[in-house]
Amino acid sequence: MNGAEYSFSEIERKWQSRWDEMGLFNADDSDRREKRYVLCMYPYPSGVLHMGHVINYTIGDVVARYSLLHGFKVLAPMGWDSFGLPAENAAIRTGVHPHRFTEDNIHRMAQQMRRAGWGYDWRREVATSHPDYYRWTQWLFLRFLERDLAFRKSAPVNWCPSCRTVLANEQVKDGGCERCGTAVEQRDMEQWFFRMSAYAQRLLDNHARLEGSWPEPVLKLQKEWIGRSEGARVHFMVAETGDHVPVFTTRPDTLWGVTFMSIAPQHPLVEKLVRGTEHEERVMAAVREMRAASTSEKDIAEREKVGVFTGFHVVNPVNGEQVQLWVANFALMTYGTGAVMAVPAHDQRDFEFARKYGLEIRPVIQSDDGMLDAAAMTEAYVEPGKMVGSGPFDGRRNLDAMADIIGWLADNGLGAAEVNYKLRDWLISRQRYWGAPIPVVYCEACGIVPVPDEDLPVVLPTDVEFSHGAGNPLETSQSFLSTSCPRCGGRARRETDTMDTFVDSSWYFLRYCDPHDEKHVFSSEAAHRWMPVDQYIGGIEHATMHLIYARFFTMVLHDLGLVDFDEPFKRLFCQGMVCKTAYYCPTHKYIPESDVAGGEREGEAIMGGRCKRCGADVTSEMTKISKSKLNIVDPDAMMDRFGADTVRLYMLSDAPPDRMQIWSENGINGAWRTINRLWSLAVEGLEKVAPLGEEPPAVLDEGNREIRRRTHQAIGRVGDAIEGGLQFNTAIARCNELLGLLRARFGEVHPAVLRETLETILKVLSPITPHLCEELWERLGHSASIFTCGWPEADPEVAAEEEIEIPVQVNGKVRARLHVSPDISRAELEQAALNDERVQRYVAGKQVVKVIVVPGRLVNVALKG
RNA sequence: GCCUGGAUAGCUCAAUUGGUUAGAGCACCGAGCCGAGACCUCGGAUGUCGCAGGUUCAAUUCCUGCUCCAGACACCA
Repeated sequence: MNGAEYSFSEIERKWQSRWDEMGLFNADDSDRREKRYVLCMYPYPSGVLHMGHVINYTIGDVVARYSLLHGFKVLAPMGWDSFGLPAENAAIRTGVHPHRFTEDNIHRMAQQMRRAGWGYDWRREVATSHPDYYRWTQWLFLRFLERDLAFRKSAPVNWCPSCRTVLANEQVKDGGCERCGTAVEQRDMEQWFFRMSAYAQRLLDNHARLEGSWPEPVLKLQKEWIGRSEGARVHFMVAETGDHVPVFTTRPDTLWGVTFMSIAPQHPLVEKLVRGTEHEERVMAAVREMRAASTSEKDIAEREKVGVFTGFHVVNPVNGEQVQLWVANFALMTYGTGAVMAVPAHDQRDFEFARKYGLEIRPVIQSDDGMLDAAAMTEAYVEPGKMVGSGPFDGRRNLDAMADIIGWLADNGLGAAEVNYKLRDWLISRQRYWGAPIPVVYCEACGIVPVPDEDLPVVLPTDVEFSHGAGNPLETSQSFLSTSCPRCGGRARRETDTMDTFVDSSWYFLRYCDPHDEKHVFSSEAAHRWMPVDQYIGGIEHATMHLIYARFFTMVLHDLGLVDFDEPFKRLFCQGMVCKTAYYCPTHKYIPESDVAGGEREGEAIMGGRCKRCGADVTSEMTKISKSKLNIVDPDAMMDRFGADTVRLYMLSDAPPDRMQIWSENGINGAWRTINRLWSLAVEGLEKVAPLGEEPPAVLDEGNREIRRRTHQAIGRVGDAIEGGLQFNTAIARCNELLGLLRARFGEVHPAVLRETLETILKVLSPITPHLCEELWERLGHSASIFTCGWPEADPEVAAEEEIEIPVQVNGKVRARLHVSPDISRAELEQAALNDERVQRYVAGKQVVKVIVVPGRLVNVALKG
């Protein structure tokens, strides 16, 4: 059977415009059916679709179409995270204004998206860089400000002296600016923050409601990020001056083992203490060096512990002892109180520090295996044990005593129970042009004054200069900078900081519900109608950024009375990375596969090849598709060659979608063949198929009964595969099996059975390969779109097996097979097995000890001897 | 270092609550088609279910230990 090749380009275009015309993906507010909100994380409009988008948005489209087939009204919107650095960098490089650069990219990417067959309600498209969007971002900022959830404070930040802007931690590479390479400095600057730390406990508590619906690793990452820890605040005091130095500790049981104290280089007390003393020069020099070091997480982790003795001492409140006060680079001003009691015997950090600087190590928790000897210890002892040298608590088990110790501290006015979180307040200030301006002005008389709601949006000015190293372009706009105070009318200066783009993306899913509202950020009715998102789909890299910010925003909006829920995303799915073999030559670094000569193909990789340019041995690795590894695959080129349906099918057919996907030439070819096999079988079937509406007859031969049986089984199994965790690969495998059976039985298939089977395959496959299935559906005589015709119903009677084979084991070895009805009783099955002559041959003359009967499965006869 | 996944055919993955002969796609081999090749169609072979113990009539599946791989976190007191 060799039909004409499937000509995807016309057919895909045809159906894309057909779906547009019929408004298949238009989400209707007045629709009374039950809703499904299917959302994919919107992209930054880079102008080029990459494979990560392809898998993400294909999964979303399949879920949306599957929901349509199940009769839901579906909201599947798309938009643009269109503020951000790349547009501004392009402006500096090429002189093209960020607005134009962004609009061009949006246009180009939207074209690519349509072409992939992803269905969206484009009437609801939003772009965060449009004034009618960022107006409401600013409006929300003002609500945060009113509630004291937005505030200014001084904070240490990464500062690039060449670009004259702050950088996010992820924009710092190896201690330098990712753009110009200049060494990044740490500076204290006044910045805007959102008070996210106030929501730490709630963010944590709500996890209980997300369990089971969110990937477990995401919840775990968030939990670690929030980092709740329980302990006590303990009041230390500087011996020489009487200054109070509270500390936070999770180990009050080790208070009697404190031998020194570490304090953060940024701690204000340091300067206060040493000023004008003999220690000032020495201490402040060391402090300046510590402060100048990079604040990037990675650098901090790898940095050696260093410190300097301040010359001062603190009094340990539990025993009145005086211990040395040290400035240490690992003490963080942003956690706890900025000061740490040091217990080298029972904390690894303190242990290393004490060994380096020759400070005392004093064990106060004894292991059950014997006494700890401070001089012989090679690492801190952190296991539980018995308290010693600990005043009133001597002899107690440390873990059991913990609560009593905290109670004792409180009773004696030495401290109190305290809970701390790692989660910080969210720094939202950026000294950048291409972001939503923070809507406040600085008045010479009134100070910080919010821009009134009716004056929003604060629009980005156009009279700005973009040049490298000039800092924030907004500061070059006189029209923007100088304004009048809304309160007193006097001279005022506008805030030139813009908001982190994560602010924009913390509420975009709400704007989709009511995208054109000019009076409100969104109407409560619209939010109530569509929210929360039923299925959210995106990369796991957003686990602790976007997904925490969006949850925080939703909670605040709930508290403001704008929405009646406080979790935005009911179910979350994180797709896997798309990977491909990359090749590495010692002289030329990463090289494209086309530059690998010789070698042998082993699986996906060419092993033992040489570099075409220099002849050196080439190594290979399987890694995420990226420009820098020269292993990219261009989705557009693939769609040119194979069409959207083939690319979609391939992306979903190989591995479960939350795992790594491997891109290979063979794989995409295989998907293309599958598409063509289905096409040619269906086209051939058109000549034979029963007329529209004809049901299979009641009486059929065994061959046709089996086809029907497998068809009706496939409906359930495909549905289960998709509902039970978006296992598209197994759904596709079920379809392949059915297709294989139909092909093998094509000669004797009854025309009505053929119609039923073909239509079923098309239906269940249509979310994955929509164009192909629509076309064949139409050719089978249907006038309505396949997506409006409902999911097929499986008839349990047709799907039921008529006869099953039961193996009979004698002492664990299969000796016979019985063909029986699936609903045979246990006793009947046992009798049938024992009566079987082949079984009797083995049983003859021996004693039957036990007969294990598993209905529907097997019979095992255990013999003695 | 810690946590979470994973280890099944040459490759990527499946396999109801433990139960028959462990299945798909790709790759491979053979045949058909063809002037030949490619495409296509049909057919075929292939498994110490990571290792070692344990529980059981029965373990790829459950339990324990170990090995290897991947990813995330990593001075938070």
